[in-house]
Amino acid sequence: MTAAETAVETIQREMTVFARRARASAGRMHPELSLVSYTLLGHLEERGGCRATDLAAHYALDKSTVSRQVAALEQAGLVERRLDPEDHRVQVLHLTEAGQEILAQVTQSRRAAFRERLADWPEADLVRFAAYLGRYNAGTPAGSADD
Amino acid sequence: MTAAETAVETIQREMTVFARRARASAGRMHPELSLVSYTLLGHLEERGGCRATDLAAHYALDKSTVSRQVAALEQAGLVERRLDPEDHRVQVLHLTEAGQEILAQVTQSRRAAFRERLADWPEADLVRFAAYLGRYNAGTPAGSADD
DNA sequence: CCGTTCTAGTTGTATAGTACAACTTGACCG
DNA sequence: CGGTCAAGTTGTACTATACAACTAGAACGG
Repeated sequence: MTAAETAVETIQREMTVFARRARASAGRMHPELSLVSYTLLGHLEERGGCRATDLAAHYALDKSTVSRQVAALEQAGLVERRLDPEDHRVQVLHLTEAGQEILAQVTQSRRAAFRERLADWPEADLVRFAAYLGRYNAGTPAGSADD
Repeated sequence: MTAAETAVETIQREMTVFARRARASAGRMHPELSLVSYTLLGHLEERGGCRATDLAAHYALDKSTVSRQVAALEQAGLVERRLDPEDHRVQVLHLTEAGQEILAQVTQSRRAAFRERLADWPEADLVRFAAYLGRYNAGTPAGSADD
């Protein structure tokens, strides 16, 4: 086996390990906001309002899944829905103030955790690792073999 | 923000993206074997037989979860349990022939998917990326901030 | 040697996240 | 208009998971 093949297998194995653990630990870290909710809130923050359908398409989730997630987030007071005056089928989703706060807080705690874990990495390695991850995910058309 | 801090944030974001997608796509790739089952089977293959408790500890899963997973795998004829003659509380788990076959087949298809996705990466990058992932996961004492 | 305590595993119950299918409401097009 | 398309919701089902209560077997200490 070539070095490249060995490397591919390692990547596969390590990504699998990582994937298996991710959600559970995210939940443990901040029980108030699941990984999905966090992601959706983050998206809303970035875009400053978007439709449920966009979220579904962007994250390769079923619209019913998004619908329920959004319902829960609204229930929790983290997002609000505004009826699009142009098209009454559409609800434009916005973060509430509480949503922004929680998002910031969770982002903060996640960032701290990552920082701690990566604390003893040389900067050059961090930069390269970040680039690799970006390249890896970019090669993934939201729904293929991304485990 | 320093370059290192930026890199840490990118790593965090990309890992999150990856984590969110992983399970679903694994399921799509080979519906016959979930990510968890695959991992457990792989472990069994590596060790050539181990106890359910070891699996639970190693993967930070509840013993009840492992118990049900194993039950399903046994039902499917992929593993078999042998009562430890030394200690009748213990069931030593072994892959069956069918289990080995399916495991090999899924490993094959997963490997192919990864290979394809990483096809245009230079070998040096693959090797470094693999090393980074290994280091990252190794820094994770099975239950901390590994998302 | 027997009772207490520990360990392995199972089972009951609950929850989250997810998908698919059926439906409702509103828009758009000819 | 009327048919078709798009956005969301709701019903239903399944998987992975955890926690708690339980059973069965082992081990240790008086």
